[in-house]
Amino acid sequence: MNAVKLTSTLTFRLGTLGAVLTDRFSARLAAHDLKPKHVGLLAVLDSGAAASQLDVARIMNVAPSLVVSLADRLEELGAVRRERDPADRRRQVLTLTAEGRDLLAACARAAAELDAELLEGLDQDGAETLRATLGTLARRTGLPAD
Amino acid sequence: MNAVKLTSTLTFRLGTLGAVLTDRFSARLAAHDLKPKHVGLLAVLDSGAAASQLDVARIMNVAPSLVVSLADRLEELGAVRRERDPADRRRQVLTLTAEGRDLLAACARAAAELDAELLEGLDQDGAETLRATLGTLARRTGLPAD
DNA sequence: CTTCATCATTCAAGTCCTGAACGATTTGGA
DNA sequence: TCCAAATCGTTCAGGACTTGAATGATGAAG
Repeated sequence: MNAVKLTSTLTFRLGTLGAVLTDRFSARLAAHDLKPKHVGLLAVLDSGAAASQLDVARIMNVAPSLVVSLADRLEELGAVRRERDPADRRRQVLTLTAEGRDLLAACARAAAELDAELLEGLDQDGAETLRATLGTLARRTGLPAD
Repeated sequence: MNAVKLTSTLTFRLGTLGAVLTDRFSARLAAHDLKPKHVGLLAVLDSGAAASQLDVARIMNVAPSLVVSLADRLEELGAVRRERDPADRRRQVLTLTAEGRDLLAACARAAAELDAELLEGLDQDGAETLRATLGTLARRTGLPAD
């Protein structure tokens, strides 16, 4: 019958693991009063893939209205600048400020520390393979991956 | 400076990928009127690791009160049986029924289908390595992994 | 047998997110 | 040129999900 064990499916494992890691990341971010999605938004801007808030919403897979509140908070922190696009005054163009770049770097460092903690004891080779494979999957899933 | 790119950290990648996959799984489960956590509970029972609701709560990393409502729903579906432990009448012992096992199997199959979709085009070897590595990480994280 | 801990349950509250409604702006025809 | 429809951002009410505190039942220790 080819019985499948739920816990060994990628769907389930990535889901549960992802939830735990997101929680940990969230805890680290508490110091900055940020949520993972705020940092995700910074990363989208840093990648240069986005311009308008709607672009960001599509890339992040969230409702446009959520981007509004995320951007509100980040603007308040001075991490992003919000300007009307002169060519189309309906669009709000978000750009990363120097502070925003620093903030993103700090958060990326925090994530890297969590990575190290997670991978402790794992062989270096396996870690690199994992990173690469996940990158491929992220791309195939339409997620920002580099 | 060793600048770290956020999107290439496992923390971020596993987090975002996990969220997407959980959404997809959730969509599949809608047919059964179940959420991923319901299925997670079934899996915990199937593993034989748990007995009381509190055990389940600890394993799943959720509040005991949440287990109550999850179990309510599953009992209503006839997927689990709920009995007071004769040796300690405070404890509610959850056990999988035959229907519960079938339901879990169906959900595991759905997850496996999503896996196939996700891995389409990926080399078989990489997929198996990925599965194994994630299993290791799950174990190191205190998550149910076989 | 009294006191304290443990387990399940209920319930109110908090967080996070979405979708509908609105105003401002742009676009594509009549 | 002018108007109808589409697009973008924003606000806001509501829904889904989860937790923590309060309660009652049961058990354990002295």
